[in-house]
Amino acid sequence: MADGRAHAVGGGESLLFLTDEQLRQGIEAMFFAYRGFTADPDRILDDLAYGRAHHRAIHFINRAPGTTVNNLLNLLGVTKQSLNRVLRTLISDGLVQSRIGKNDKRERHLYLTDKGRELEQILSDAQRARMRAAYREAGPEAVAGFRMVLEAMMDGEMRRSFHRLKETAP
Amino acid sequence: MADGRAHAVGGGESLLFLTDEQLRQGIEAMFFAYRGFTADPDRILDDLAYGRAHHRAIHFINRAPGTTVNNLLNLLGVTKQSLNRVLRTLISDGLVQSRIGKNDKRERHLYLTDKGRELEQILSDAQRARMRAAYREAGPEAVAGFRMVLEAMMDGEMRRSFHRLKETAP
DNA sequence: CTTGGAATGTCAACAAGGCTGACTTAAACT
DNA sequence: AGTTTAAGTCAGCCTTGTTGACATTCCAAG
Repeated sequence: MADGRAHAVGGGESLLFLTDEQLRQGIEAMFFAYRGFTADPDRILDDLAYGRAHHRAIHFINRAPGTTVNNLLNLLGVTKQSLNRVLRTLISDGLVQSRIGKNDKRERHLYLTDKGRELEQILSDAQRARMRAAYREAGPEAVAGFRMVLEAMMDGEMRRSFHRLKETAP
Repeated sequence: MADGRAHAVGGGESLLFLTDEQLRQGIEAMFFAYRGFTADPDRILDDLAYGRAHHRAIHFINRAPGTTVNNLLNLLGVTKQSLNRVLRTLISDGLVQSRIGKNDKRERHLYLTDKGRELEQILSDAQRARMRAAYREAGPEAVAGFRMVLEAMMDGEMRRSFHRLKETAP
């Protein structure tokens, strides 16, 4: 918890004394927490013969309906071949619909079907439940700090994606 | 389950309104941040024909020298067969040494060699640098909150491992 | 003491999901 | 008309997860 060994110095601005040991604990916390973060959806996906890759695709299609394949590629940070494998199964299983672009007919716009939205709901309910529990346990100020550190940890490119997503669905 | 309504947080002056949208942003932040978190070590490992699994093994062997394979298994949360493959290459490359247990000869105790410690240093330097930068940018209070939320997100089992590690190397 | 079961570690084989490279198709741009 | 771009496909590779089968070692009950 909050013994954090991060000391404010002086009245105004503060210095952070960051020993290697403290940073290492942050690293380990990140590792263990991410395991928890993915554990619940993973269990659900296992029973459906889907994997984490399917979850991520479903998540972002739901988040940005009508997104193009290229756009999704950038969000996920994988190759199109990798994404395509996943997308193909989702489309043929009737969870995702791919529509040819109106303006630019080369593009494919991706949407969840009702069935896809149903699975998305189940997965994100599970993940949100854990998130909510963690947020409640830690309290509102901790949550603000959590978000700040996470954002500072992203690469610039991802940070921009992150904000773009926030704006599209406020 | 999740109706995404407001939840009161006990003891404080403030209420935590956790809409599904806010939770979803937390989820996405976690996803993007984890990518950043692993990006630097991944680049280094690529050049050495190692992967993230090798990094994790090296990290925890460094952290808990003399740990047994079984112990490491629990920390990493993979099967012994999976770990063994990684361990075999690390041993044959001379980064890790495996000593037969004195009391129980079934056990193998694991140690980094000088060469292993050298790589560990390079990897954790890179990862700590990003962590340090993020901590600096976010500030000490944010860091305390970050740690609290991460810990609350872990499964109980991992939380215990996390604390056990903290105690062994304070 | 012996023997059977539990713990520990190893080997083999398979699957998911990353990757690269080469190529096609269709549409858009110049 | 020729080039570029978006998307998709096929083939093949690598890492890292999984099970199953098996060897070794220890320990405790008979």
